[in-house]
Order: sequence, then C-alpha cells, then structure tokens
Amino acid sequence: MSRKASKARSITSRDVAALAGVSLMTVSRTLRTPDLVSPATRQRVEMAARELNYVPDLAAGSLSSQRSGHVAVLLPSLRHAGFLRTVDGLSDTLREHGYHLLIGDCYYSVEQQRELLRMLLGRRPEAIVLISGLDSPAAQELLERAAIPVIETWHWPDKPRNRVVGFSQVEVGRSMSESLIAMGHTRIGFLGALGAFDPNGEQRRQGHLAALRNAGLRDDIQSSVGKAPMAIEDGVKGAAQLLDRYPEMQALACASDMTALGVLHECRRRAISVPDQLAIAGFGDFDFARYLQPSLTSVRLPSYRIGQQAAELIIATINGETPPPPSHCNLGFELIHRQSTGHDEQFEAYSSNAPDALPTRGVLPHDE
Amino acid sequence: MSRKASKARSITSRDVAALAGVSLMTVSRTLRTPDLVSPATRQRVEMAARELNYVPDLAAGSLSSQRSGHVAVLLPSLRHAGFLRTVDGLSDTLREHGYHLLIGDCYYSVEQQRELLRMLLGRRPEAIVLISGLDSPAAQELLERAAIPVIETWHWPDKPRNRVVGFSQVEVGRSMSESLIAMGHTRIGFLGALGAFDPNGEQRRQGHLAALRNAGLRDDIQSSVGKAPMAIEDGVKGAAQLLDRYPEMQALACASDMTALGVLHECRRRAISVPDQLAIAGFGDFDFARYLQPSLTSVRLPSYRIGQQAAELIIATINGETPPPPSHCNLGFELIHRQSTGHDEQFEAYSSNAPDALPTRGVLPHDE
DNA sequence: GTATGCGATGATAGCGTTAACACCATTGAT
DNA sequence: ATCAATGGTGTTAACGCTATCATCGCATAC
Repeated sequence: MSRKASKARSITSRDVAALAGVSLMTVSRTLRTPDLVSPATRQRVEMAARELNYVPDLAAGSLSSQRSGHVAVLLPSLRHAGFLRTVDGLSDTLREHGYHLLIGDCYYSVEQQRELLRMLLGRRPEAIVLISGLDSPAAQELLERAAIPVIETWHWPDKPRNRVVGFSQVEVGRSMSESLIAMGHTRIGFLGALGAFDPNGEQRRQGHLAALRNAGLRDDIQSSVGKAPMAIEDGVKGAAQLLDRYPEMQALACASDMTALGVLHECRRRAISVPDQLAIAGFGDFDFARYLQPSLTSVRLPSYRIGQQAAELIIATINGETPPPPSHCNLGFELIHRQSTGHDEQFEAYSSNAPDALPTRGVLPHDE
Repeated sequence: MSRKASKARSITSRDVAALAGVSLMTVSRTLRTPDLVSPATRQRVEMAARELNYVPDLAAGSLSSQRSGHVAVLLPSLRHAGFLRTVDGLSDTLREHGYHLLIGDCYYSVEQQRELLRMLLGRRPEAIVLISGLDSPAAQELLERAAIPVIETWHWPDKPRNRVVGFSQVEVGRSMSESLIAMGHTRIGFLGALGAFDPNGEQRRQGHLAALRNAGLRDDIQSSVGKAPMAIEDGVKGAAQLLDRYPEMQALACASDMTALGVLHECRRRAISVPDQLAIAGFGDFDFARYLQPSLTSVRLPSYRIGQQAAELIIATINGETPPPPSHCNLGFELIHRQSTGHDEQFEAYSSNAPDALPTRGVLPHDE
C-alpha cells in the first residue's frame, strides 16, 4: 500500500546530473550528442537517466534551442479517408527525420481553422502542411507572418502561393466524365456539395462540365445535397432528387465513394439496374469500393504519397537543400473502372508529369 | 517585390509591450486574464497584438506556468473508425475546456508505443488517454512515474489499474453469439485475428466461446487470418478458409465490419446466400454497414461518447473535483440486427449500468 | 488627515533546457 | 621545455513566458 501521495514534481536533468555526479550540460550532451561525451561518463549518465525514468521536457528544449522539432498539419477532417492517409504519409516520413507531427482538425469550419492555426503556430512548428487550402484571409496573413515553409496539398490552385503537392482536381473531373462519354453516355449527371464549401469538389465539377461541353452534351443534370464531407445519406437523397427530376439520366459522377454508395442504395431501392440503367462513378477508391455489389468505379488518389512527398520537401527545405519557389508537384491519379460502369476491374493512370500524354491502361494488380 | 529575406525572429510579447507602451506582464495579463487590466490599457495592448499578428509561444508559456494545457492520447491506429470517433469526442470536449489534444498513433506496434509515449510525456501532458491498453511493462512504468491521471478506453480489463471508460468486450462477443444461437443456429464460427496482437478481439472471442459452451454447442469453428486491424481482404481469406474447412457452418461472427464485408464478398463469389445459407455479423457498425447488400448486422459502439466521457473525467480530475479511484465506466453497446442475419433493421441495447438487466429492444431511429 | 483597502501596473525571478564559450588536462610537435 | 591543438567538462546566459510580490495611486472610512 505504499502510495506516494506527494504532488510529484517531475524529474529534470538536474536530478539526473546529481545522480550521475556530472553537470547539467553533460546530461544534455549525453542525450543529444553522445559522441561528444566520453564513454565512461556517457554510461554513467545513461544509467542515471534510466534509473530515474527521466523524460526530457521538450518544451524547455524547444524554447532553448529555438527548434521545436515539429511540423503542423491543418486539415478539414480526419474522417476523410484520403486525408488520413496523407497524414500517415507525413507522420511516417517526418518521424524518420526526427520530426513530430501536430495534427489540427478543423471540421470543415473556417472559424475553427483560424483559431486552430493560431494554436498550431503557437507551438512554433518549423513548417506547416495545409490539406485542402486555407480559407480565411486572416489565416493567410497569420501564415505569412509566421515565415515558415508552407506546403499545400490536395488543393490545386491555378497560381500557387506556396509549394503545392497533389493532383489536378479539374483533370480528375474532366477525365472521369470523358471516360463516361467514351462509353457512349450522353446524359451525365454530377452529384456533389454544390453550394457548400468545398473548393476541391467544385474544381472537379468544373472539369466535369468542361468535358460535357467539349462533347457538346447537356450539362444541367446536377444536384446539391448536404455539405462536405459528403456522407452516404447525402448520396441517397441526392440520387432520389436526380432520379425524380432527370429520369433520362444515364450516368452519374459522384463527389466521393460515400456518396456513390448512397446512390447505389437508392438505385437498389428503386430497382434501377446499375450499370445497365445508370452507370455510377465515385471518387477516392475507398477500401470498400471494389467489394460492393456492383463493385464501384472510382478514382484512386496518391493520398499517402502526397504526405510523403510533402514531408520530403519540408525536410529538404529545413536542411536548406532546396530553393523555395512556388511550384506544382503533380502526383497524378488513376481511374479504376469497375462493374458500376460496366467493366471488369482495370485502371487508367493519369500520370504526373505529362498532362497531355495519353493515359496508361492496364489491369489492376491484385494486391492493392 | 518587397521581400523580407531576413531570418525573421518571431514576434514576442516584448514587441507587443513596446508597441503598446506597457510592461511584459501587462501583455501577458491582457491575453490571459483580461479582467485584471483596465479597459483602456487592454484595448491598447489588443490593438498592438493584432497589429503585429502576435502569437504567444505556448511552449514558453507552459514552461513558465507549469501547465502545458494539453492532454495526450495514445492509440493503436487512426485508421480504425471507432478510435477516430473517440478522438473526436476527446478533442471536442477538451477544446471546450481550453485543452488541446496530442495524438500519438503507434500503428499497432509495441515499440512505437513506448517511444511515442516517451515523446508524448516529453510534452508534459496533464493527463493521458489510452485507447486500447498499454502493452509493454516499460511503458507502464514510464506512465506510473509520470504521475498524471490516466484513463483507459476501449480496453476492458478485469481489474483496472486506472479509470476505464468503454464497454465489456466479452459481453459484446457473448451477446452477439447468444443472439445467433437464439435464431436457431448451432454451428457458429468466429473470424478474428486470433494469434495476433489484439486483446480486445481476444476478449470478444472469449465471450463468443462462453456463449457457445453455455448452450452446449461446438466451438471449434474459427480461423485466424491477418492481424489487427483486420482488413477486408483478411475477411475474404478467412471466409475462404472457413468455408472450405467447415462447410456446415451456419453463422459467422466477425472481428469487424471490414472483415464481414470481405466475408460477404467471398460468399457472393461462391454463390452462398446470406443469410439463408450463412448468417453474418460484424462489429463496429461502420457507416457503410446498413447500406450493404445485404445490410450488415453489427454492433454499435459508443465511440464518440467514450472520448467525451474520458475528457470529462479528465477535466474533473484536473479541477480536483473527483477522487481518482480506479473504476469502470460502462457505456454499453447495441446489437443492430439487419439482413445479413435475416432481420429488418432493429436494435437491442445492452445498457451501461445494469449488466443483468434484459436488453432494451426497438426499431432503429432512421437518423443515426 | 491618517489609515485602510483596492485596482492597476511594474520589477524580478524563475520554469528546464541548450548555445556558446571558458576552462583544464593531456597530447604531440617543435 | 614551450606552445598549440584537442577532447572532455563545466559555467553562464539566454529562450519567452508567467507567478509572485512590490509599488503606486486613488477612493473610502473614521
């Protein structure tokens, strides 16, 4: 029953120094730059540290060294599977280089975004990654004053302020609809969060519209239900709306696989056969897409790679290896054709660096 | 083209103080305890702060005040939808009370868990939440020495070391299988990550086995494929194995909805009808579960509430309102019966505080 | 008019760490 | 023998903030 009820002050390097019989600095050196310490002393300090279960106070370290050792990421939602993978890519790569990731999830709210940004900057990150753009001018200004490297991802602005890693949202929208047109469909709809706050979805819609106009097809079949991130139920409602209003619709491009799943559901309820009566395409190639009945045509995104690439750029910048000119880093994407548009599984890769090159085609490798 | 190329030192409270013509302390007070500052001064300081885009250095603040203002959470995977919701619950509730959440994702790796814990403790969190247990004794010791409140979630140990928030994993496994037995099935299998590292899954399996034994049924139909977190493909492979080996199997309880989806897929491939030839149950009630074909029987968990509740306990503890005796906080769970076990959608709630009470039954509210 | 209290502000001393430099042996070169 | 170079260690002064106490008016009480 030995319970130390004392308000335990935590162990500091001073305690370790005392136990090892050395100075504070030697403790710090042993942990940070062991090579500068003689083997004998080093061992003594290490033992003392282990003995006391010493955990250095990182805040104090950051303050003193003026290097926080972390990178912040600001994103609209962790629920979004793609963003989550980007976070994984960031986290993994940064960890390898000794950096830690601070995650700021602003739940698709502009106000929270600004406040969260302040909080993140308060931790003095050495760089910041934006997933999907920064929306308030106030936030923009905060970021500029912070004077740290900024990498934008997922968002694909025409003229980038900072370095950008991702893929062209417009091109995704365009190529998917071109693909549907090539299948012979002429009355093609789009289901996304139209009015709502989702610049990426809007860009894909623009691509979609461009494809229809280029082919001289009508472009009025759209619906806006819900807001980003689109949930399954939004797909159900959107599908209901579109099917009521445009019974002639032959194909439908959706804002995400979630939405598409809702559409599939509604089609089943109405006994509308997919893909015979309606072809359906999603976006994001979620885990479940290929296992649905029918399996879902979608767009596979380089989500993890985006994070990895962003982290690599950051490390390079911090190490001063790269000049920081704003630039696009296009990682491309793949259309995955499946049963919901009447195909066996096969992909069509829109590569990164050759926007005008013909897409590569092939059968999907069975190990995803 | 005015570019400040200078290695910009960031704005400190000193700069704000100078601009506002007051002392450092007044700046600090204005931001932290505005009531103690006269309205005139306050306004002057606030204007100066805004003018300079001042963002206080939180590390310095923490160091000085000895209160970091954050809480850490250590979890096995952010990919797990339930854990993610718990994180949301934590984050939301803590934010309301002015705390921030540090997320540590250890990817189901014991080594990473220990290292990550060190790193988190290095930021001197005022409390720590464990999602799904702590696995190495070294980590246990670190935690004890840290002398901060610890809340365990999801994990449901028999004799808790700390406060625990969640639900009984054993009971989930037991009641699901009892439910399958009540439907008349006698040859019931279990598909989870058996050998692998997943104490929660193991507890559910124990509950499942208990149910079978109580009913005098055989309990040998199991398979272990993959490891936590179980992916869809693991479900496919596991189903293949079980169907080959136990063609007489009538019902199958799965480790997660992901796994169950894989099983559904394999059944479709083999033209095995669900639920007529095989009843299938998942775990977690993922978003897609009710929209599958057939819709998937599953277990709905209080994922968000777990986070919320844990955060509330933490706040209370920090404020010294509650004595910290180890205790269980059981939030219960619900069985959601759907087509994959031959039902229309309806639920069966296993409530929190009355383990022996009969479960509540009803029709699922259409708004989830 | 002195005492008392209070509201507003400032001065000072840390918080736990590391950067920078100082110091002291020891070594090797001359 | 003398000097410089070197490796190992300690000393000091920050880093940017806040806790604490001191100070200074000014109002109210007797």
